[in-house]
Amino acid sequence: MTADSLPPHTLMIRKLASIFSLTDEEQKALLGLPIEVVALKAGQDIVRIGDRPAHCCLILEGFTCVYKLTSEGERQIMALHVPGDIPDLQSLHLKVLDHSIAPVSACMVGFIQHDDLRQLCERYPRLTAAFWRETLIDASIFREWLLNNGQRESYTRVAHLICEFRMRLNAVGLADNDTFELPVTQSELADATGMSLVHMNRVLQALRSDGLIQSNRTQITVPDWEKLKQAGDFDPLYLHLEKNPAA
Amino acid sequence: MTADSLPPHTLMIRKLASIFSLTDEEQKALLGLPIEVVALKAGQDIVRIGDRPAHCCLILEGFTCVYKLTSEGERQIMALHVPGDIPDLQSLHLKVLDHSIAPVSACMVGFIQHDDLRQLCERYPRLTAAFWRETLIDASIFREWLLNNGQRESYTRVAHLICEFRMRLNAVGLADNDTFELPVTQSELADATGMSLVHMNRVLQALRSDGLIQSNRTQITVPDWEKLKQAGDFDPLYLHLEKNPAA
DNA sequence: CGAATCGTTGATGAGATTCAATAGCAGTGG
DNA sequence: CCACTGCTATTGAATCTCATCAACGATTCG
Repeated sequence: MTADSLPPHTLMIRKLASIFSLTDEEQKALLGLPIEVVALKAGQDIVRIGDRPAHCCLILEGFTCVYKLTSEGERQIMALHVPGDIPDLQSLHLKVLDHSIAPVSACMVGFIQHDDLRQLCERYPRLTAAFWRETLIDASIFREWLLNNGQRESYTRVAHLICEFRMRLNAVGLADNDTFELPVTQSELADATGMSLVHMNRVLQALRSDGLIQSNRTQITVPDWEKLKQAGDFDPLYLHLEKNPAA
Repeated sequence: MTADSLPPHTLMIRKLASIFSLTDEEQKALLGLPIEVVALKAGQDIVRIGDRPAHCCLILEGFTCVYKLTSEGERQIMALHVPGDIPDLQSLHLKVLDHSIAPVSACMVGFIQHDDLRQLCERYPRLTAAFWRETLIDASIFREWLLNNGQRESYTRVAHLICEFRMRLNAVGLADNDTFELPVTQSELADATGMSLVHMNRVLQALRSDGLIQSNRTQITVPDWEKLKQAGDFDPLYLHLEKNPAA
């Protein structure tokens, strides 16, 4: 997907620019950000709750999840991030991390030093606004997940989640023809929706047999977008994907 | 609680200053913000999903809730805000509101124009950071609610929520001797935790009979804080209440 | 003193969890 | 190339938490 010849900043810039008009100078400044690229396997934490990181982490390839554990060891996945996202951008202003982040598939991430980001924000106040806005959209997605997990029945809930992925991957150009990679296990989907693994499996089967999705291992096809949207009670307003003219 | 002689900005400033050192000049600048004070009854929305407000709303007295409805009409309360909070600070950078806000008790709110806030932020970049940080803490609370509602059983879940209120009200000086006002109906608590009203009622009874809380109508007493904390699997890390030296 | 809202209680059933076992599909190393 | 290992997906059965329905006190307020 991400051509190797492109700089690692590409998707981040594309995403910022898609909702927030950036000047050439601002784009150039972003491209100047030093990024340390690292490859990671699923299972090893990128950062951990309680850490005080000095850098942020930009997803280049693969998916990551934000999660926490209860004292009983139950895992809740609060967010799944896709290429172009910065899952811990908040650590710029919250010293102690209140959650962990781990890859859900093998992935490439780029580390950006807080100091570099801060200097950038000082020089380009509109980039401050753009980054702030990114964290606000994250928060909006948390709210929608609260609604989804708290009030919608499991069938609708899972449909909604798939709708969200489809929209978000589309926004960064990672979904073609209503088909997209979703390298997330059923166990992870279950922990994201507050359902048991067994139940998630059965709901996915129901969605398949109703013709709302087709899926092999890591790929999902949505034959009828309107139908899935309706089944998932999905309104993309909360993703705030429309262009926002300068603040 | 809030003495009438104090300017409406008092709690907001106290809250910002408690986690973020403010210079005298910055405090003075905050005090200069024009605020339009309005009294509201429970039940009437302050702002509504889809709105494009030109101002933010500062809670002066009483509680408000952030909520959304599913297409079935089920309400999820995503957040409860207490005096000193600005529940829609995000509208500064997200034009279209993705949720509604309503008082849960009679309350006083102060409206602050976006333009005034923006000018303030331009002049005092550290205030930008402070406000940004406020929105990040909101997001952190959303994450904890996702964990709480998704993974903890109802008894623990409710205990956790009460712990959170106790800490947050303490932080703005609205809890004395482990007793505090909680003008929130059981129906609202149920919608905040994704439980049914009937079940919420029974869990509260269980908490009372276990001696973890005492409550008459709108007031809650926590006789043994450590015990409640343990029952609620509560770790205040996510509230980010410790002081953050300048960014 | 109605009217409305909130809190409480009992009975019943559905949705979801848990336990347990099996099947499928990598990747690894001999 | 194949046995071995580990992870993911699938299935069935038993159980339980929690929601729903319906009714009845209790409290507040105009």
